[in-house]
Amino acid sequence: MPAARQTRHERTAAEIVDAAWKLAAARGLAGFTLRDMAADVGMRAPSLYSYFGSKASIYDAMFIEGNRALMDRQQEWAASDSPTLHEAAAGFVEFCTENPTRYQLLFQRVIPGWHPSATAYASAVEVYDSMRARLAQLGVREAKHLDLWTALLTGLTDQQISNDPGGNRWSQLVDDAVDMFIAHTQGATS
Amino acid sequence: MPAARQTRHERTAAEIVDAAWKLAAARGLAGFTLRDMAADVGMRAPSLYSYFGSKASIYDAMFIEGNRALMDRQQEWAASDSPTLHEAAAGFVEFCTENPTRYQLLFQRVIPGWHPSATAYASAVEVYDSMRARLAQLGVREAKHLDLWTALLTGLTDQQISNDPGGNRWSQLVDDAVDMFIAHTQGATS
DNA sequence: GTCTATATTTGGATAGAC
DNA sequence: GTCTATCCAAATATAGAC
Repeated sequence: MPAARQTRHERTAAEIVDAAWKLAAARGLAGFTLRDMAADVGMRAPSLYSYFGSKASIYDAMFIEGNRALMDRQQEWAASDSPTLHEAAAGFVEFCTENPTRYQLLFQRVIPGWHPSATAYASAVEVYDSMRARLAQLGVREAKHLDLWTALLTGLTDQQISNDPGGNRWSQLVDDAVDMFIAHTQGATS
Repeated sequence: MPAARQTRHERTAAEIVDAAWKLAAARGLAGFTLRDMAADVGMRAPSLYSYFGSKASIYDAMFIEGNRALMDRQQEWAASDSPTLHEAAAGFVEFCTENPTRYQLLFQRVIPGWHPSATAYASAVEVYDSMRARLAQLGVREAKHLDLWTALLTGLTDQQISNDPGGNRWSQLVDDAVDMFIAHTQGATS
């Protein structure tokens, strides 16, 4: 099997995961079935088992893909000429709010009975470590400040998604919130 | 039927709701069944239908009870000699983190297919209006500051519940976060 | 009001032919 | 690899006796 290009099998597996994302966005992460996914890719439910061993393993694939996307996004921000805390914050909140379903999968536990497998969870740890290193470069080094930072951004994100989906009532407050954060922490971190 | 005291029927209904809370805490809001609840109160599943028309209506009862508890708590804080923003914040985060299941029921939408009924939702609106009035008394009057306030508190709560359940890694930051908030908003609100 | 028995639906997963 | 057919389990809800 050539490693360089995607095999047919891998392409089909990716199609199934795409269908899962689409259905999750429409009906919620726990609101679709194997039959639904199969129908979306023109198959019957049992055929999915040629690609995934269980429904949980499909969630795993989505979880890994979501973390991969966040890692990619972070690297885009890092490539900016002079990355700032404001950009990092706006980027994170945008990443989360542009796909609330993905946010729920990555950061909340809303699927009854499902938890990411060990290998899937490792992808989340990788992302967090990368984010921590990046924040350190931008001057946020104290553990408490990092915790306050994550609380501030996830709080804005949660409110935005829960109470104004599709709008910008809370996401528009990101710059203001970062100003507040900087004013509060600069004496201790810079 | 005497209105003053609780009837036997009402007591049994309350027992069922208590069992639901207990099971939700142990297995998640969507992780228990009518059979489980019934067993917990020494009944069989069909008997619950003498008290509630559906499982959804039991969630409704829990939702209303949770909002009732939050309203009661707010009134306790208001009775303080000189209520402060710090006390309001600490009280809210404590209320949420002392019962993560209740927080999820009241503020997130984690039960597939369930939404609070119109009458249940009204209890949530009542609580929010009360909180808004109270915050106004404490000097938080601008809409944007109120939104920032809710984001800050729910962010700390979410992080605490999701990433350090039972601990105080984020809840200990409440005072610090309120200081930050006050420093940022006092020029505009006081 | 509570029970047993059962209807009904749903959905994950498997067997085996092709 | 995909299908049809089916299993199996779970869970809400209803019927009707007591």
